[in-house]
Amino acid sequence: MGDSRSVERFSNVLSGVVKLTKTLSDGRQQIVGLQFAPDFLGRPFQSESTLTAEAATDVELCSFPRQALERMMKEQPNLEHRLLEQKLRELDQARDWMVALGRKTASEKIASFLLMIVHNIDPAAGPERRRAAFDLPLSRAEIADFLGLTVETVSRQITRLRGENVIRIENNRHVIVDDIGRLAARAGD
Amino acid sequence: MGDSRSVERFSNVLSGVVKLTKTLSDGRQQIVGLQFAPDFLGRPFQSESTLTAEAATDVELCSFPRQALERMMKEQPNLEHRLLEQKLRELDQARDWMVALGRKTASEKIASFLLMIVHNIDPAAGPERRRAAFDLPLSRAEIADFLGLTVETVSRQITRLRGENVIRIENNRHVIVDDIGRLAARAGD
DNA sequence: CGTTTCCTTGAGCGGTGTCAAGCCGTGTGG
DNA sequence: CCACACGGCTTGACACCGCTCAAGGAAACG
Repeated sequence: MGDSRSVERFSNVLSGVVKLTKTLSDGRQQIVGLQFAPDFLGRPFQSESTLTAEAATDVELCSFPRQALERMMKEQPNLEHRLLEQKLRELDQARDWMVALGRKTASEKIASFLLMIVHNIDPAAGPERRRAAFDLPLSRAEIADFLGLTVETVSRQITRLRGENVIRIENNRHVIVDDIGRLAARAGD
Repeated sequence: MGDSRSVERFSNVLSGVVKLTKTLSDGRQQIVGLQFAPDFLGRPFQSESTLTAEAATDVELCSFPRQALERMMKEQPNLEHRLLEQKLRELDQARDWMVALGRKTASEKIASFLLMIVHNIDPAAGPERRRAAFDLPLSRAEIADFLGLTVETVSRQITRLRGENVIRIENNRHVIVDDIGRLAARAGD
C-alpha cells in the first residue's frame, strides 16, 4: 500500500484504488473519495488544500506535471469537457456519501459501501447481476474512516451481515454476495 | 420560503440562499449543499438524479433552459471553464462537509456551520474580521438536516454556545459573533 | 517461535436520538 | 381587544446506538 504524495501532479488511475483523505488536527480522519480506474486524479487551478491522495491497493498511474495538463486543456477544449464530466460525477458521488454519513445507520453504511464497491470494482459488468465476488480494496480501519465509524463497529456490522447470510467472507478480505438485491435492501435508500 | 422546482433549468443565484437536498425513501433528509449568490445552479449533461433544489430564503434567480446553456458552452469555451471552476469549488466544499458529517461532534458541527455562514453570507468582507452579525438562512430543522443531527440536538448545542458567550442570539434567527476566533476554536479543524 | 498487524469479540459508558411537554411569537377569527 | 390555534423553538427524562477500553484470535513475517 503505497504512501501519499503531493498532488502537484496529475494522473490517470490505470488500475487499483486511490483514496482521498482529510485529517483534523487531532488525528481524526475521513476518506472523502475513492478513485477507481479509469478515473482522473488531481485538482487543477489550485493547490490541493488539505487533501491527501494515497494508494489503497497496488496502483498503476499515468502521471504528468500540472503545467502539462493546463497547457493541454487550452489546446484541447475536449479535454476540459471530459474533465468537467468526471468532476460532476465525483460531485454526485460525494453528495450520495453525505447522505450516508449524515443519515444512515451503521449497518446501512456498511451495506451501501459494499454495494458501491460492487458497482465500481468491475465497471464493465452489466448493472443487473445477481451475484458478485471481489476483494475489499480497504482495510477495516479504512472502511471506518470512509463511513465515519470505528473499526469495532465496522467489524461488528460485517459480522452481522455474515450471520444473516447476506454476504460470505474468505480471508478477511474476499467478499461474496449471492443476492445483490438482499444487500441493496439494507442500504436504506 | 419557496417550493422546489425541477432542475431542468439552469440559474444564477442573484441573491438569497438555495439548498440542495436528498431524501431517503423513509423520509430521512440530508442537505448536501447550499448555494449563495453568485453561485451557478444546475447539473449539465444529465438529469439531476435525486437532487432537489429549494429556496431557503427569498431568492432572486436568473434562469434559462438547459439546452441554452449547453449550446452557449459549445460556442464559448470560456463559459465551460468557469463552470468547471465552480464545480471544483463545490466539490471542495462537499468534501469539507463530509469530514464534518463523519468525524465531528454535534457542537463542532454547529460551530463549523456558523463559521461557514459567516464566510459565505458576505463574500466581499475581508477574511480577518473579528466580529460578525447575520440572519441564519435556515431554520433549526434545516440546520439539523444539513448537519446530520436532530432539531433537539441543534437547539441544545446552540443554547450551549450562547451560554458560553461565544454567540448571542436575537429573535431566534439573528446571530452575533463577537470573537470569530473563539467560534473557530470550537470547529475542531 | 516470537512479533507484529489486522481483525474480532465483550463489557460498559456516553453522546445523541426519541418522546413528550411547554414556551414564545404570530396570525386569525370572534 | 381577547381567545385560540399554530409553527418554530426550547427543555427535560430516558433509551439506545455506536464509541471506548480491553482482551484475545488469526495470519504474515522475521
